Amino acid sequence: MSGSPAGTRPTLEAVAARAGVSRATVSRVVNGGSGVRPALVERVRVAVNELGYVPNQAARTLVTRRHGAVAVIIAEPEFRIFTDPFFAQQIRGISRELTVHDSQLVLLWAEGRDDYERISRYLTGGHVDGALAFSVHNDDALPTVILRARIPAVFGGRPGWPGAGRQPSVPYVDADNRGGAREAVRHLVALGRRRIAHIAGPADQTSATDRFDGYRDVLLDPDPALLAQGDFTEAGGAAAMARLLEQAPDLDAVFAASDLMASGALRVLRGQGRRVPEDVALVGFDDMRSVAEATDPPLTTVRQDIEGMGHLMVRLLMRMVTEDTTEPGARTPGSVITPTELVRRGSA
Amino acid sequence: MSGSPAGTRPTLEAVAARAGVSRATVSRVVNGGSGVRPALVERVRVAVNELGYVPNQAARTLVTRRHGAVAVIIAEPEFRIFTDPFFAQQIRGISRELTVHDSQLVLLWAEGRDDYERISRYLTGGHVDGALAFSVHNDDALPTVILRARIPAVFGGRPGWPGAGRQPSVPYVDADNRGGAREAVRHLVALGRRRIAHIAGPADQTSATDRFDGYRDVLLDPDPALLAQGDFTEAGGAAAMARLLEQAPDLDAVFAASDLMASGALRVLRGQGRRVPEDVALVGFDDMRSVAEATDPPLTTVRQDIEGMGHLMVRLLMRMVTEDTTEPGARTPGSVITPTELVRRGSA
DNA sequence: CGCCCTCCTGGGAGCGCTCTCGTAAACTGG
DNA sequence: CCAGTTTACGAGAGCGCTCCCAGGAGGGCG
Repeated sequence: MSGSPAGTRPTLEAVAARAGVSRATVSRVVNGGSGVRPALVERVRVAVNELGYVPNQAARTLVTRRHGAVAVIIAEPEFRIFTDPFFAQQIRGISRELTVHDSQLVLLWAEGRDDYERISRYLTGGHVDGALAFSVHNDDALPTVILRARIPAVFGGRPGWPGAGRQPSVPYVDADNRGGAREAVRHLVALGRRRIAHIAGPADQTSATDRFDGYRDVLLDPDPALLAQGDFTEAGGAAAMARLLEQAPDLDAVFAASDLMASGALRVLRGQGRRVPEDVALVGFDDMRSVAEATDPPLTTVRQDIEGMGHLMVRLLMRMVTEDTTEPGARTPGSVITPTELVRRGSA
Repeated sequence: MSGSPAGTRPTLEAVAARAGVSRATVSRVVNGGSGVRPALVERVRVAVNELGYVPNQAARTLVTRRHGAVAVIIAEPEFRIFTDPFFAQQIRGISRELTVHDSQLVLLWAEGRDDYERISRYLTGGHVDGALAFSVHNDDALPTVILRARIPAVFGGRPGWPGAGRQPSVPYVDADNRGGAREAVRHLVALGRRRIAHIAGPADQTSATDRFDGYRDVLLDPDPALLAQGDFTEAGGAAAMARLLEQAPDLDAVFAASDLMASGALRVLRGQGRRVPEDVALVGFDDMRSVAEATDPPLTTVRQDIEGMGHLMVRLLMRMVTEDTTEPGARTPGSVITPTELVRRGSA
């Protein structure tokens, strides 16, 4: 860690001189050391350590055209998403998997349309090997922006597209929202419930509509009085529940599209003297621990492997990067739907 | 945006050829255009647009030794911090200010000692111009790791140091925890309260100890029965409050070192039939909106400009970067303490 | 009208690395 | 023991950019 004059970092050249070999050999050793005599490898290693040599990433990138970095784009008109445990967990999964691939996470935070311009430039400028993005609302321009940058990209959650039709095929990783919802509703049916209501999420988010679709897969043609819409928040869930109780006082079960909404619903149900699960069985979605386990009774809900989804996003992206899917004629890898799992607790 | 052969990005050379000038001139135009005849500037601009030229950051970095990127290091044994609105806000402030400085945010997430090794290598490897870090616990090795990397760095929150003594001077940005606490307690005194208890945060976090110090600044030699320690969580605050009520049933005010703890305390107070603020006045710290405004009564608390602190961290760092404080003899800029403000709501 | 000074512009070196290619050395087998 | 392989290593080009320096054009002044 010493030996280098203060201020200047040692270069390959310096290491080569010290080890009495050529630059090329040092480079080979530093990058895996295959095809170099063990004795030489050792000599180079020693020199590297003595000088405290660390490769200059910029020089490397210049010739390899690989950056060892991936952009994670947070489009976030609502600041909320960042404090959402769901999102944090996904980022953590991404971060962990990137470490495995020796890549860094460059966080791009978009707060408005102007930022999209900036981000587009950044992506095009060749700073990163690829991009990971989260699509929130259907009318969000982000997917388009990223696609235009012609850089490998993977989405978290199935992106919706502004305008109908022309849905470009972009790889994404999503939980099996629809299947999970089906399982949740089937569970309620198996419990003997007949009047199963649904508190849906915002209609412009695919996760919400997919869950709604799963509900309808099982219940086919549900009574409109059994439907209410929330906004994925606790308060929204409470309001929706209140509406439902008016529209359909005879309901005996509720499937809420998120745990947060379920907890709001639970609050209202108890407020109106309905026992859970005796009078009304309740199922949430997400298995957001801090919520689902904290309620009384704890929430039966649909678990998704959030961190695993983060891992998958990175693996998918890395495959695209190494296969260079920006080449004309290259086909992008398919998307991945991760399984969900019904977690039975006390509420249903 | 067209005109370049698919796959290859146009280089400076290509733009120069197109505009009929030299590489050097194009470079000058791209970097501000001073010292170039307006007519030429225009010609180059046109060529840049026609070719869709974007500078190659790696090549640039190689010669300028500037990366246009800053590492943000999250040391986080407890995952919690990421979901903490406090932290999210600070990151947002950082992100915004970095945009102003045309720099990117590289997120480094450390989950354990092994990661420190990785991070140390990364920082030393010359990938970023500087580092922003958050010190959480006093026994955290992160400050040491960063300091050893000899890279400009600014801390969020006054870092504590493992072991006593030898406190290296490292610039940080922190709220005036002590002053804010003083103000909070003085407010309670002004209200005529005489038995003012304190729920402190963890003793190994400077933000907690500083607030405690502020409390003692005003109350000088407080009755030990008026002191309890929490862990900055709601549950911890509740537990501490319960203890306080046993130790000192005659207390007439509580200053909690965080809003979350205050809300826990509030719950216990009401549970035991104490009216807030009539019987017991309560003041929190942080002005974490989602908590302080949601309680009943809303919390009187000490506000800190969290996002502003993020901005300041970046500005401080950028100054260090441009002045190259790693040069021997350079003095690091001083730290900044941002003011706090008492926000009066219903609880005191 | 010539000289000097200023202002622009281009040539060229060089940042630190990878990678191709050529050659020397080591090995194989008949 | 030598021709033919295989393997190990070094020389050198070049990635795309910035920046120093030299030189040319033009303007001001004696």
